[in-house]
Amino acid sequence: MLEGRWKLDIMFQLFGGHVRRFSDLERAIPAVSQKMLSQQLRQMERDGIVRRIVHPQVPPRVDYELTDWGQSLCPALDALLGWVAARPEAQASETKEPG
Amino acid sequence: MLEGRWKLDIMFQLFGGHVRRFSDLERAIPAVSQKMLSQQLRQMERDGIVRRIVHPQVPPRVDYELTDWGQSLCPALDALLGWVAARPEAQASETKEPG
DNA sequence: CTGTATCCATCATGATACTG
DNA sequence: CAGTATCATGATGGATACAG
Repeated sequence: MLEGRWKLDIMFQLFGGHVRRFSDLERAIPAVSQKMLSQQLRQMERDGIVRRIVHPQVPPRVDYELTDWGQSLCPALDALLGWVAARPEAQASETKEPG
Repeated sequence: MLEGRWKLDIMFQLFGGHVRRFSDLERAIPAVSQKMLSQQLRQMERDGIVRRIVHPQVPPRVDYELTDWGQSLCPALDALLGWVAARPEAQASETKEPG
């Protein structure tokens, strides 16, 4: 229950202390729907991974950023990415190069 | 497409160079169905994470073990586990203690 | 024992419309 | 802009039966 295909995309947008508005994330992750973006952000907020900052103004503005704990996922994620990059098949065809 | 709730459970059974039979894994992961166990093992084999060893005998016997690449996931997974264990809420209530 | 095939229930997600 | 509500759909996984 409660999956999350988009959480990783969201985190990548937020890593490095970046602050992004809802519409920023929408544009940066074109394949995600408003519903999913909103839902995953709420879950991540509940899980203490992202912080939601509402600016009381009109039109409304909401910023999202990683919490310290969320930021601290970076090394583990890098380790994972390194593992993926080190897979045996990577020797032969990691990128599709012309020719 | 092609999710995997059980791959982690399978890997934990196989880490440390352990060799397990299909029925071993079934018993070790009670909540998994034959269908899922078989399917996830096939995917992991295709992905180069596990090696499938068929013993030509009757009754049939099939062993599974991690490939070197599969084993090499261990450090990254530990990093992830460490991150989970380090979450802020862990301070207050990591386990449900009576009273 | 070690699977595969089939049917079925559930859930995650997308599309769309609507709101403040 | 930043969402929420609702409906429709396909993926995902469980149960069961069957097979070598």
